[in-house]
Amino acid sequence: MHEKIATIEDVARHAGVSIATVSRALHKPDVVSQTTREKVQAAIATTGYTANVMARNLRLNRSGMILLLVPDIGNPFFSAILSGIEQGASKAGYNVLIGDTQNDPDREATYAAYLRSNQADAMILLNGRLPAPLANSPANATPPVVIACERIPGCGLPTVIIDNEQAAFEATTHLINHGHRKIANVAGPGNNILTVDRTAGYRRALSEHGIAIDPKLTFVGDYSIDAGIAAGRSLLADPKTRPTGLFCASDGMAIGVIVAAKELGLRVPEDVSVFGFDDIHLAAAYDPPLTTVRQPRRRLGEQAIALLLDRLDPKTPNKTGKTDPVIVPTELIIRQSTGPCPQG
Amino acid sequence: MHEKIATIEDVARHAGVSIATVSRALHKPDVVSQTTREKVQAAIATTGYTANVMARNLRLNRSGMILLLVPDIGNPFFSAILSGIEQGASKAGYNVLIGDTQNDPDREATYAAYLRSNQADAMILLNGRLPAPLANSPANATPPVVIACERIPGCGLPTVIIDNEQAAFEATTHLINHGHRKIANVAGPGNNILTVDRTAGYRRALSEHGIAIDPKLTFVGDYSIDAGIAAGRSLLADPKTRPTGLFCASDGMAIGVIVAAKELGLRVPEDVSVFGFDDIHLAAAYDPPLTTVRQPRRRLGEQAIALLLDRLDPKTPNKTGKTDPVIVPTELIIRQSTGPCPQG
DNA sequence: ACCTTCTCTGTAAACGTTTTCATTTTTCAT
DNA sequence: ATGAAAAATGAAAACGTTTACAGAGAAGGT
Repeated sequence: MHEKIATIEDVARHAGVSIATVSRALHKPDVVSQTTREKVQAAIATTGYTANVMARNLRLNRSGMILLLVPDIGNPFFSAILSGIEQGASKAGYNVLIGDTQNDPDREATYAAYLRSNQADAMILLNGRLPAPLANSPANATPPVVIACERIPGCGLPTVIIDNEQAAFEATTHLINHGHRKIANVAGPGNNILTVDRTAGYRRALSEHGIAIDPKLTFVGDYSIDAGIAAGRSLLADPKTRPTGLFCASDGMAIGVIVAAKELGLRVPEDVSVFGFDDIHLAAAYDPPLTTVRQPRRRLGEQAIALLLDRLDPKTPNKTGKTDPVIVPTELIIRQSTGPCPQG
Repeated sequence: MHEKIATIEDVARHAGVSIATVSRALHKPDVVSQTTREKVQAAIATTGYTANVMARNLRLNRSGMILLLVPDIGNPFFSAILSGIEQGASKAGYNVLIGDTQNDPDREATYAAYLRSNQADAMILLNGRLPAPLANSPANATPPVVIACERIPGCGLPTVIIDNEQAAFEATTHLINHGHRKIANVAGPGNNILTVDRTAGYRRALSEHGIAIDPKLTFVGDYSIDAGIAAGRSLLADPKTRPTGLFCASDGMAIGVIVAAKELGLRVPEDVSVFGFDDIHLAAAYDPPLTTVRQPRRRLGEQAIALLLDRLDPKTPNKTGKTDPVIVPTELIIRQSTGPCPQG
């Protein structure tokens, strides 16, 4: 028994005009006369008309949706990015549809099909992998897709990232400048492009200062606190081989390392220095406050949506030309989890 | 120069049948003969056809979208809830459209209009306020909306919440049972229903143990770390009036309180006990690990979407009958930020 | 052989818009 | 007053589906 919803035809009848006129009164008001415009307004008011977006979109062959593919929407890391995207999209009259892929290629493919089936006008990828249907598409076709966070080498799509290599380089260099020589790398999963880039930066810093790379000082984690705890226990247990500084690929792992260090009776930063990555919300309130690399996550989202809207805008048809990735700057946030290398 | 996308008509032509048959082959395969079904399948394969969801939805008068109204999608608190909702919705063939209202009534109203304009089939409200168009709707009409997290008294809509009063009662009682008598309430914003309920539970615990309520021991914050720091500085500075236990309405504020306590040279829990609320991801890794009330956030989302899907399911037309709110259970997580009341 | 029933398929209407094109009305210079 | 140009409007097609209805064969019982 749903109350019947008013259509454009009802409005037309009330106003005593044709539906074409109603449509025009709404979308090109300047082309319809003052008086009829008012009649239409009145009719809309009395009928409580709201345009059926579905019909409108069918006619216009658009959806007004931007599909956001995220590996895990439950991960708070993405919420700030999401927020930046949502705001920009909403300002431009787009809605954001979230696709939680859970790293499942099937789900990625399903969502990517939304582009073809007109359920979405464009897509933003946060998950570091090209969905199968996209990867197979002809090379010259450039779908309205932008990549954020995790670059996809060689895909030629617009991308916005931070310079992971450089950030890792700077963080590691900071430790070196404070006298540390035995510096561990608490890394992310090995197949991850972030890991590749950050580890490269870590190594470059060591190399440039003539420090040999000790493979035993690398721990492969998964960004989680638990991984950090495991890393700390494994790397810090033996006083003989113990590093004095640890560069961690996430604040979560850095916190885990600190937990493990405290377990072992080590003080941070007096005995070991711990460098994080991300600058999560709680980093400043941790004990000790975390030295870390700030990722401007909201900014990342804003840039991604800006890039996409630019590609979507018919007025700027620079759809060709592989653009260089947009790099949003990171910042070293020096707090109290790092300090000078202890003597001896 | 977008490659033309195949429509159902192309498929029909390739298969040498009518479009009606193609449609039937897809949606009621049993009513079409074996041979033609295979022809259609083949035609779909060669054309690469994907149904235009927009057209389909227009015809069926549905959108397949569930609108999720969130006050701030950038707040990680919501990400786990969101994840639960997304999963349930996706399993039932719905998509989730997020509406970040930023607590702006205009934006709320705009999004709520999506229901009328067929852009969304249903809505989940996490923002504790009924959008204006809904509030004004006739009482008998029950739109497909469910409330989660923050109940809206008297709105009669299906709701899923935790029992904030009881949880606060239990937390406060825990402090009392450990000998604390001067217990502060670090509360949320005053107009918030969560604050009302939690403060009620806090007061009931004190009353039931014959402890007078000291208005000076209440601090009104906004759930943030900074508010917690301010609360700690204000409540803990004076040794004469200092409470020995603090019940905080969020883990963020609890952490802030601990930061302030450490500033003042106080030890947690030896000098002051701090009770949090939420059990955020980092609570266990904080120093000291946070005693807190665990909110099953993902569960909250799952229940909300389940409730909604039930209302949406035509097979269960129990749309009438104001149901009682679904209460998902909380759990006291006792860690090390609370302890016995210090002597003296 | 014929009627009935059943299975399968096609025709066409409908969903609610936007927009092209043609037509009507108005304006305004002559 | 007349005609031309300009402004405003309406009729109808189109967007890509689903589905009610009807029609065509095929099967089967008499």
